[in-house]
Amino acid sequence: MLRFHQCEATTTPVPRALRGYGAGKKIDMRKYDHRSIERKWQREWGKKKLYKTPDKINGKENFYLLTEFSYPSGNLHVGHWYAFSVPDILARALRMQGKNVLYPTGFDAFGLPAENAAIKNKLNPRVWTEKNMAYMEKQIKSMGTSFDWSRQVTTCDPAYYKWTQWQFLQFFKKGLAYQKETAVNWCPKDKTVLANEQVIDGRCERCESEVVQKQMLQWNMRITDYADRLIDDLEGLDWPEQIKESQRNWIGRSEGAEIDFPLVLEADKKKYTYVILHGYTGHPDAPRFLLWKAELEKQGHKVVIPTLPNPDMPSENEQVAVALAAAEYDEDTVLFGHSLGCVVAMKVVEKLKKPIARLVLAGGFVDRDFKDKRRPFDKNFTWKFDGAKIRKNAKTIQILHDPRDYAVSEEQLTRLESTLGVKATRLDSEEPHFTGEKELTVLRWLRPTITVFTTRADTLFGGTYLVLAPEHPWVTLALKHKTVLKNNDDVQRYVDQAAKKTELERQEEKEKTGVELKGVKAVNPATGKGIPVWVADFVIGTYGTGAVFADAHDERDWDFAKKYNIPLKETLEPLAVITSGVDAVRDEPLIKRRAISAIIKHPTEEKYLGVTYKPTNVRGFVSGGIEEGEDPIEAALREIREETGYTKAKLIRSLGSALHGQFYSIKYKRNSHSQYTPFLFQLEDLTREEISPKEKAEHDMEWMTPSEIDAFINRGDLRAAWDRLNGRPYTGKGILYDSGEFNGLTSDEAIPKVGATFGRLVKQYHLRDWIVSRQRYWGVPIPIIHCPKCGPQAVSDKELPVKLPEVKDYLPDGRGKSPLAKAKKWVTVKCPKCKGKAERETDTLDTFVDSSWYFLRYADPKNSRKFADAKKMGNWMPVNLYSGGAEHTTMHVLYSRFWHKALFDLGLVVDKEPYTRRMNRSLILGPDGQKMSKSRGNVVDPDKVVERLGADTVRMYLAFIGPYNEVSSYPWNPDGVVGIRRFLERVWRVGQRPADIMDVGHPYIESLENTLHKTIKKVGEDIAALKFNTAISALMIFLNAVEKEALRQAQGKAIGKDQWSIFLRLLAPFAPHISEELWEIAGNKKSVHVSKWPEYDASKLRDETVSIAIQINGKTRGEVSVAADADKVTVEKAAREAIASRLEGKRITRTIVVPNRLVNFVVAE
RNA sequence: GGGCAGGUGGCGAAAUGGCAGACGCGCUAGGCUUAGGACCUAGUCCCGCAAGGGGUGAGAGUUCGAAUCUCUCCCUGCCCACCA
Repeated sequence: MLRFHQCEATTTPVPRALRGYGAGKKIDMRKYDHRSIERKWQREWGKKKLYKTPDKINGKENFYLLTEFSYPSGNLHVGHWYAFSVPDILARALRMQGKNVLYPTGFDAFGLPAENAAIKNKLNPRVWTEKNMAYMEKQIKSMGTSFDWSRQVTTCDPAYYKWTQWQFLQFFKKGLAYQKETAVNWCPKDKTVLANEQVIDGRCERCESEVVQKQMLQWNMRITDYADRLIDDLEGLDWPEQIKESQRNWIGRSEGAEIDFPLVLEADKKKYTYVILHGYTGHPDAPRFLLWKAELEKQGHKVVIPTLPNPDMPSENEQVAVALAAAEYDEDTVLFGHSLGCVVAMKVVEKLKKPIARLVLAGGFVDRDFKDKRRPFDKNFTWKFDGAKIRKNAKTIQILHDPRDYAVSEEQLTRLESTLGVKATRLDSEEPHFTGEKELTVLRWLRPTITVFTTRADTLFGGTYLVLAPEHPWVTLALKHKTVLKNNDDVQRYVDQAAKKTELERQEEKEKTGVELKGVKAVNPATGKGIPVWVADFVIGTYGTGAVFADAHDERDWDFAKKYNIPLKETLEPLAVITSGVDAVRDEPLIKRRAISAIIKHPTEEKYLGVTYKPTNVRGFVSGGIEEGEDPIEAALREIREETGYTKAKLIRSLGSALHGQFYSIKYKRNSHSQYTPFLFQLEDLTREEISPKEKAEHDMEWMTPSEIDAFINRGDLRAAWDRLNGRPYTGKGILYDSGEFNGLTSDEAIPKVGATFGRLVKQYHLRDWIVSRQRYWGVPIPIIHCPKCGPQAVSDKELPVKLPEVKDYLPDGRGKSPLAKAKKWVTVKCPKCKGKAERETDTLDTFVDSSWYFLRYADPKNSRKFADAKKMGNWMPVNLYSGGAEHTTMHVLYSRFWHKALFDLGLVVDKEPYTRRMNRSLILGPDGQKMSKSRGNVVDPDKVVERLGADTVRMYLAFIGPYNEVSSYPWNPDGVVGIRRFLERVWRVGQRPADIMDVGHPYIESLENTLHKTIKKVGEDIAALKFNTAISALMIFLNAVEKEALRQAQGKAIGKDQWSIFLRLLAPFAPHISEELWEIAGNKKSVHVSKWPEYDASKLRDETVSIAIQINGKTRGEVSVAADADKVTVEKAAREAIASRLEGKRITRTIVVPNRLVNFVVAE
């Protein structure tokens, strides 16, 4: 409180609230003693279990109102009040309106802060968490919310996380959860994994050493498989468009094309013999082999695919013999193995006398303890490979691995890698194990081919160079070879440099850098021309394919090319389609017209002539049509003369290819497609002749500096001419030229066509798979057992939950594993499959997993046989309204939607989407308008305010502060909250005089009816629309009217008994305690909260007279009172009389009468 | 650089094509009162004594009429960011 004084004193005087209701002063409790009232009713409601929500009530509709549950940080802040007490208004109102409302809460109780506190204070995080939960539960209850606490859900409760684990295992069994090498933040000093929030400016928050990225095997959820559905299913949801848009952007689907650019190596132009070895049950005629064969032969290579003997029990030794006999095997041979063919291929290479050019292995493995147990193996085969010999006999070795491969596990791959001493290239193929019939991924690696991703395939013909990310696998491969690149050392240096840079440095660098790969050319598949290949770190390895083609219609590519003198080729003529304004394109055929556009330079100054075409407000340069028989230059000179009068214009140069504009021509009254030829002229002198009056009326012109021109031009086609003059690229859409058969198409037409012709149309997502592994103690243990033989195995259902083990301390183990690894006894288990020695997974799950399904548990919180009974979920799901913080729009909401869809696919839930309606809540700022934070000293402690002013006041103030369904941020105003307190005190005062409350029949009680029924209507509608602020203002207006009447009648008897009863019921959702007390004082036995919501009487809404605004030419010039719903003639007459003096001598050309609102006289001057 | 949201009194805001600033805070004056920071009454967008005129970030447009719809620009906040 003291801190308030300090920060407020500088700007405003001491707030009145601090004087009136602030620290140190007593509130007159005789008036309205919120403390005893609130204590009394909270106890009473608890005793009567008023808010226990049955699964179903006959004749009542269920409504599920969900708010995000809280993290037990230890203390409630104003944000919690805002999140829970304001939606409580809706919950209470809906109940009174006859709905069975589920309004639950719980705790998202796992997470990092508990673990940090545990390390600091050397106590079990559970102890810390449970203490916090107990305290916060008490605090939440002090809000007077109608939460059904019997349904409370706590994520760190084993009875809850048993089902988190169970669901995870269902996804694991379906292949939705998988392990993958992923980079994590690693502190080399503390030897621990850091959360993003523990990394501050690239350094560890504890020891400040520089954080590095470390590859670790982590559990991932395949959320990207759901990307399309997560976008497409947004369609049917009743969510604000803005939230949907955020989710779409987060997923970031871009539709584009993958295009292959074959590489031509100067060092390597010869033709090869490819020997392809198929796998078990494979055959040379399998579609993929035929496809690969055809493609390779097309490129001039020889292809041999021997039929390997493939009986039920394949004899690897026989297969090796057949393979060896099938070809020459010399330095021109590329040997390719697929699946079991890899094993054969390795044996073949082992036995060779001469080295071959390349060995490529796809889906390979090295021992018979192979994941696919159905596979029989020849007992006589030696599962030993001489890695050194193989390396010697193959100049290059490539291992291609598909991370989704269900047959070849990561463990198998690791062994293969170590046997051959070669790191695998991980390719996301279209089907696991490279078995897809359309699988071209592999072929790309058989021949060096760079695949690029582009959303602008329309510029492919202008693709004059290729840029690869420094981490692009082909670059790595080429560097390893040393002989491929002529400037190998330069490239190596650049790549090393880029790898050292942190993300931050790469971001900060403005100037783009790169190195050309000498000795390599790529072939542009559209033009067939060889183009240079560069490596540059502005291309990101993890997005798209890590490679792009560059052209003249991209700013970045343009800048890069200018810097390094790489040739560019423009292939788009700019096109501007006018879609708004008077000259917007209309829905009728476009008439083509040839025209010119002339930029005119001043004879002596560095100025250009800006021209405004007044009828459409188009600002640009002199422009006009080319007439029959005219050539463009003649036309330009004529237009200059006609529009500007200048006669001494000299052509400096033409400004390149045509520009296009599509718009509606006001002059010719038709849709026009103008094709402008742009020119630059300079005046020799300012000699001018007379301009026709018509031209003069239509055009304004002015000499302007280049920067003024920049700001002046307001149309794309004319701006393109200006940009060309200034040597800037055109990056918009256009019309193709020099693009073969696609010439004349617009960009939008060409993008899919060019993409499909030279590549494949694909979708790319910005969204990455969801990494759920955490190297932390305080989380859900991942219920997996790692067996060295069988790989990762699910813990059996009856072993669930896998409870968190007790450990001595909660510090990381120093090897990158979570503290769970310290519980040695707990870690060591038997493999559920082979019963051999195995180890438990020691990572825990991301807490976003816990919160991905908690709302399902509320429907059936105590179930020990299922995560929730289907029928009980059916009572409530999908959630009718989910209110939460805007910061969860993307992460939590998206993750839980994904989780729900995954459950749906398993038949475990019946809805495709969990939340029918989602709304984001605003932020409550400190009194200084800044985010509340301890360091700023502007934290408002709700407990203190509640103690002083009462829960009802705080709830109602928060509801009053602004609309709830719009995202904004509101400062907590210590003065403002007093207004609500005063309102409740006035309510209290009126309610203290039950004897004065009169019965209907008295004239001024009657006169109040109209206001009352308007209030019923407005409060009901505003609550439904979540506009609690205006609902409260309606209640205030009503109370003001009551008091005004009381004063006027000078008796204090201003409200009827029934009216008071209605008012209390309207107030009840907002201020549940005081209305309950007054309700009791008024003689009611049952709780106001189970009473029926009042209905308004439409006949009482009518006003007898209405005040009508009188306008002249749309400006308010008076008002007149007329009978409600009076006819137009009467109203007009009354209005005319009322402002007769002002209308005198004026001619009324038109009169608009809007019933019950206004009369507008349109007057001629 | 991109996406989204927004810009109305001294402050939170209301009005979503029809009387701009409802309601609340603050402020001013008066009353009540021993006194008051409680309470009550009146006032409170700007210029002007008034009559009147102007006013919703700036400019333009559509309309009888625009805070509200359209366009251009400026500014603020949030999220993402060398995303091809």
